[in-house]
Amino acid sequence: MLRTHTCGELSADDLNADVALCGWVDTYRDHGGGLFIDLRDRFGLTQVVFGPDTAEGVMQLARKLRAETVVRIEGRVARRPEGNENLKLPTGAIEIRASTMEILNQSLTPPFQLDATEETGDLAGEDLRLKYRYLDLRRPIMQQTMLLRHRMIKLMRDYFDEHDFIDVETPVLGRSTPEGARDYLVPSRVHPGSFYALPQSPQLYKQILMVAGYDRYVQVARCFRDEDLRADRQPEFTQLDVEMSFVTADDVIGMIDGLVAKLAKEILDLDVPLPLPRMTYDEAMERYGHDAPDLRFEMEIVDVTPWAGKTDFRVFQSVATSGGRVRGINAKGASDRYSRKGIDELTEYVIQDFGAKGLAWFKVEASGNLASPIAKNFQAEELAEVASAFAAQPGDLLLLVADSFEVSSRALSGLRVRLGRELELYKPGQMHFSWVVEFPMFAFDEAENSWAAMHHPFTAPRTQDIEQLQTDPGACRAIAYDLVINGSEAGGGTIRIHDQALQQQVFELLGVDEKMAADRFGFLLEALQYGAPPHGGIALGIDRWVMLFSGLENIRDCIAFPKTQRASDLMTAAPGDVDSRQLEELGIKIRR
RNA sequence: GGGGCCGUAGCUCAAUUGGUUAGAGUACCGGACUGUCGAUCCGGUGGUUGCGGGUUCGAGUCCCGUCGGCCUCGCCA
Repeated sequence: MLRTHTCGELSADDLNADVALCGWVDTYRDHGGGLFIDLRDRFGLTQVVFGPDTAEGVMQLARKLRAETVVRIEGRVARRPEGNENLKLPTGAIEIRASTMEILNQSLTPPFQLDATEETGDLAGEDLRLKYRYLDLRRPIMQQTMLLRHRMIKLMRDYFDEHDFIDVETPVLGRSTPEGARDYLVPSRVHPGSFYALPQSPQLYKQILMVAGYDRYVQVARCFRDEDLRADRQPEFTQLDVEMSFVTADDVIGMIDGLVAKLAKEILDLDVPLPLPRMTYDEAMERYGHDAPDLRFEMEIVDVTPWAGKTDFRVFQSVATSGGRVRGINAKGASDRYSRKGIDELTEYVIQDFGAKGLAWFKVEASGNLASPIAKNFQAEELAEVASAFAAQPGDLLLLVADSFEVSSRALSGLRVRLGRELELYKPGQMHFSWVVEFPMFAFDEAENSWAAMHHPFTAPRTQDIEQLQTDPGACRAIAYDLVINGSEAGGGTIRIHDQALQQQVFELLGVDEKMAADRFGFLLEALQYGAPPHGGIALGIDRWVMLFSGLENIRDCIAFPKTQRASDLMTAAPGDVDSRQLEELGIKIRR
């Protein structure tokens, strides 16, 4: 080793030790006669002093130091003079009196300053940081996040190891499947015109492993989906993939409950009571308008459709009597927080983003009266009735959407999340874990005029719903469960179909005919006939877990080398052109 | 595919209603300084206002297009 210690470990216990440190020059402070540098490595900062005792040659070299120069320093650990300790640094009681110094490597002047932070408002733009990701990753906050990620994955692996899971790797080059997200395709050279697909998840392989008798499988698996990106969505992401044999949904959920509690304790020092709360999908949609509700705060949706149907207010009445819903939320005490202009913004929001036709609102005055431009359309007793439905108190702001169940759900859920944030209805660092269960098996795809699997086509229906597969697919509920953290889907899984006939039946319903099923999933259907055990599992979004556990607001900050919103890597400039010879070998012609 | 925000010095930002020579902090370069820790002080370099076009006597500012980044709806089993 070129060093005896890291830059984070020396303290007053090491006084007078002769040490060698290596690292990057974080900052330098040249006082003429004396010169200080903060030497940085992954482990911390240590102050190095060059003074009157320093040899002239070393002093001259030290004056050349600039940010990010890589040096090796030998010296003696000394206590800092009384009153000059730096309480902000773990190493702040001591400093290194440098005797020799070697410049291991120079650095160009960095294109942005690494000591900038989000807090001081001078942090370089994200595009620049992504282009020079190796510099960005030197910043302490980034290193802390990568370390946290490492610790979380280590805890996950240890946890599943302790519970008899075995880690099995599955292929990245696989077969394109018809359902689900767009695939990333990889052309085959040996089979011109044929393509591999990168896995959207190792779903089929892990089921096959259950058939193979591996009983409990776990993998930290890279997954790929060629869909548009979001703040919490990357085209390439990492799942903690799990599958278990001879289990019920409760067994899988219980296993993950234990993992949640362990990580919350170890990472956040939080005691999470188990079992985690559960609610059904239908309940989540009714009460929160979303299948992954943020339960850090209340603000439940109130349905006043029957009331609306009785009123003479045309907008409400027509929706209520034609199968739609009139629902709303009560933003408690928020009446003063939203001016007419503020409410206009909320209105614009639900119209633009969720296709609502408008937003009705009432401000609850001190007298208890409801003030609103539409108030004149209602009888006094009607207003009193709706106020009571929302348990309205003076100062509250009621926001109502009249629309289909779907639109009102989306709009009110969006409003709820936005208000929760704007009104600070939860504290930074507050965490809420819960399950949403019993998802519908199928969603009707209007565009395709057919049923589509809500989760994936291998999901088992609840036993009591099997008969309805034929009669009323929309009413079938799946043995499915999503883990929700702070309003984010942090994982999802199902009990799988282990019966070939039932699987065949589901494929038929999804419009996957026998020939296509045999072609794409033949191996699975065949495997199910060779003694497949009942099995089920779950996949957790590791990037999102890291994001949520570290309180970060975007997933790119949790990934060492992420892609931009247009799925580019600004550092490597991927995706890029390829040699025409490569294309020829693959039998590919580019159409421009 | 749709909606929105943004792009000015290496970096972070400012620039009145469209008005004269586009500024500040920081970084960088030079100098001073023995206890700093966002060191301080003095001086200096640094600009095709993303790119292309248009309107105008005049465009960083207005319009159109385009490229890039971010947020979002759709999409994401």
